[in-house]
Amino acid sequence: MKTDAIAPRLLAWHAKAGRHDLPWQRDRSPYRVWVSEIMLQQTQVATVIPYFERFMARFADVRALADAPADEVLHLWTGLGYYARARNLHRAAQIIRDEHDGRFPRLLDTVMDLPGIGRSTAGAILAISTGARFPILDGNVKRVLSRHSGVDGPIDDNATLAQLWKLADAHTPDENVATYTQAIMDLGATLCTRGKPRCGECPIARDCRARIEGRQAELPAGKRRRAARKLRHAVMLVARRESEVLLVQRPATGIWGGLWCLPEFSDRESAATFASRELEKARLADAALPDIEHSFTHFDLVITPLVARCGGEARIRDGKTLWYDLAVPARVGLPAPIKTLLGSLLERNQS
DNA sequence: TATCCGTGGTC
DNA sequence: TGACCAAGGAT
Repeated sequence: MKTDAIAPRLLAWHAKAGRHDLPWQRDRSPYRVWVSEIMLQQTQVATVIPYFERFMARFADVRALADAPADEVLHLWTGLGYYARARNLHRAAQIIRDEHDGRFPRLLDTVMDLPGIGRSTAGAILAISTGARFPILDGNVKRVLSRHSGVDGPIDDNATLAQLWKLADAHTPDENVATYTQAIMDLGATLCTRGKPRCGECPIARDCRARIEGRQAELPAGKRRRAARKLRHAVMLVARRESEVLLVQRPATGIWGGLWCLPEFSDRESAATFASRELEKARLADAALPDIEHSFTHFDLVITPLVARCGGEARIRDGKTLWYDLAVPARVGLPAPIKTLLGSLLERNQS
């Protein structure tokens, strides 16, 4: 091993300053590591922890997940975002059950064939759970390596990524791969952060090109971003009996895919047309609800509940419908703002 | 290949 | 307070 290798220093640093108590580090079975890696995609550790605990309490192994209804998987994902991850996780569990005899595969290409798992996630799962020598290249590793080697191409550029994968592979040691993988991610998450990196505590600062040249703030080079759009949708809160509201399942693709949402219309006028055709138009005098504003990266959503009472069934064309009982809520996937709205309705009902 | 997909935290 | 970001992958 070269004398300037970073792995020994990362391993020593990790032993005293790394994170060792995360829930998915207790039992590093491929299944648990897999679920954690999916949840952690584009999502911070502190956000993931309670979701991971609830998920494991309900789905202890691959078979329990594979046998569960998709609605229940999405229910446990409610509020975590990027819901395609949950749908892919569920499908992959069924593939493992049906085609791999319920055992998580050990070959990189086989793992990468599972939906929702790319090269980096596949490498992380196998490296952390089995110790096999596979490099990873997540956001933390990209930042650490681009700074350490002074890689200054745009971070989303193919040539830059190829360069970083080569570095990631070269730095991965032959032994202690699981700990090394955890160590380089911890370094990126806790010391080599995007803003104000703590180079004084960094074990590889002495040969870090970015630090030597004072370019920590420039690396890694940012990605191009597009302008945000502003969209508005009108939704309708349809209620019947004491505490039931109408939900419609969204298409499997697109935003909030497969989740249950309030009936949505392109504008307030078409929502009113729907109300007059299908429903009694009696607006609830005491049901004035605040508009819910929800911001995404690419657009702002303003939910303006137009409240209507319904005596019997209400049908939404081309959609599955569900009467959601606030008192005994169904275990289905809900978008975060809808979950918040239904929660406030439940409180109002109880008071 | 550029765009899409969520949410909560941070400054 | 609005812009930006965080353990990527699919299309």
